[in-house]
Amino acid sequence: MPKRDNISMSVIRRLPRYYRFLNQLKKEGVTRISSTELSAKLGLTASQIRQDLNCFGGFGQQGYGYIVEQLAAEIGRILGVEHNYHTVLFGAGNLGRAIAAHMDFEALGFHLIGIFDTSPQKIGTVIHGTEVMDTAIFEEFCQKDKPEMAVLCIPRTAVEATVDRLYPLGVHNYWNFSHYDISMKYPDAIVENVHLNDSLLTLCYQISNFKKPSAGIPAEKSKTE
Amino acid sequence: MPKRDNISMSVIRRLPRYYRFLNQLKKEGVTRISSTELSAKLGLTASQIRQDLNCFGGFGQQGYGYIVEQLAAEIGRILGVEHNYHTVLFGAGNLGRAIAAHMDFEALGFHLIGIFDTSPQKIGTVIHGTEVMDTAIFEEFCQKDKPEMAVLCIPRTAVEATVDRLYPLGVHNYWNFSHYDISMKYPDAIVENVHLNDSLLTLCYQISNFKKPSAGIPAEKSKTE
DNA sequence: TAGATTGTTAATCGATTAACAATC
DNA sequence: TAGATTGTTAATCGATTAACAATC
Repeated sequence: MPKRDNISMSVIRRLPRYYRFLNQLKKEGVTRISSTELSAKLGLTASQIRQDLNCFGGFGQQGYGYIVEQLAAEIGRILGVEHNYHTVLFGAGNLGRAIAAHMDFEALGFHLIGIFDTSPQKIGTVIHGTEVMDTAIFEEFCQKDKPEMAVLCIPRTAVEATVDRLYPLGVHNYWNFSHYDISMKYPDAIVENVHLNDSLLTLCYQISNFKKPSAGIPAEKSKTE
Repeated sequence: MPKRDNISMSVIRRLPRYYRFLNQLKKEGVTRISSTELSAKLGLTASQIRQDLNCFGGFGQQGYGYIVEQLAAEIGRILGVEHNYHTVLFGAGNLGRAIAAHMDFEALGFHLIGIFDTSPQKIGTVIHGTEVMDTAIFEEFCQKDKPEMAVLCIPRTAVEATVDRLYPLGVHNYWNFSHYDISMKYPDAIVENVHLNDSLLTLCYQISNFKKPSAGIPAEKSKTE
């Protein structure tokens, strides 16, 4: 059934929103929804929603609509939320600590198994139940537990050296909060960037030019419709 | 000269990247650059860069290219980095504290003048030089210093009530870290969303489906090229 | 069956790329 | 002047929307 092959990023970036909304509806006890009802709630066209969903299969029923619980489960499976990819976080500064404490990694397909930093003051502390370890022992750590993804909350200048070390150890997936462009040197790495500065500057532009934004980026994004 | 009128979000979201890169080049002492050189460094086409810049005016010189310092200054002006919009931050939790401490608001067109929270333990503390005040005194605070933008690091459930309060006080611009959709109720508000959950789920999809991302969101966002 | 709503194809719209004349 | 590179128009490509036949 899954026809997923050349799904465009535009479609992929809408999936988390669908997933979130459907889970919300499920929680509210809604069992059934049509693409038209969904479109009103999301501010998209019904056509686009049906088009998007049909990239992955026919989840609806003609004349009836979609079963909320079933559709949520399907999208969850498409996103891969059940994988619990073993994850490490580099950089226990303000941002790293906030991300470690704030994100519900478990619900989003990941499992945070370790935090790494170079600062002696931070090593040994515990953030939201996860220990901060010395970056120096990372190779050793990898032997007992193979991480697959790394959250990078380190300064721009430290990213290249860090990725040079992690990539050969099998960590090929990155959630990157710096502005260093990992894909340039490692084109096969899967990288999702969160560029907070760019997001803020985009807002500045919009304010300065009295312009309404339109749907955008994840970490990043806006709405007009 | 400025022809800016119906600039698409695709173009706007690339401006911060141009700005960052040009400032980097300036720091490295590069005085002159062609669209072709820029395109190689950014992983875009030269055509797109010229097309983008010409939305705002002709900043280059035929046969020569662009003067780095001048172009950086022009883009800075377009983005509005000199405005220093008075900004308040709501929510001094993990994320709010990290954002307050981590972001260089001054360099990005904003000036953080106050942090607000409801928790007595947080009120009175100082984060990165800015005082945490009781949300209850916000109206009073507005009288002495009119904030124009609010960073929202509060829970989803608290956003509607907060915006209902801020909007009538003249705060119409939001940098929103929650998943509450402000634009639905306030279509005239300028909102830039940072959806960390969506960003992480997008990464999960990409890992699960062995797919490379492509340019995205700022907060948004990812890169392939 | 009649009504509703999907899945899917076709039409439109917008964004990116290519080409080239203008000009430094 | 010759060479280079922009600004800009035209061509291509992709994403969104509209329409409708299939079908529950």
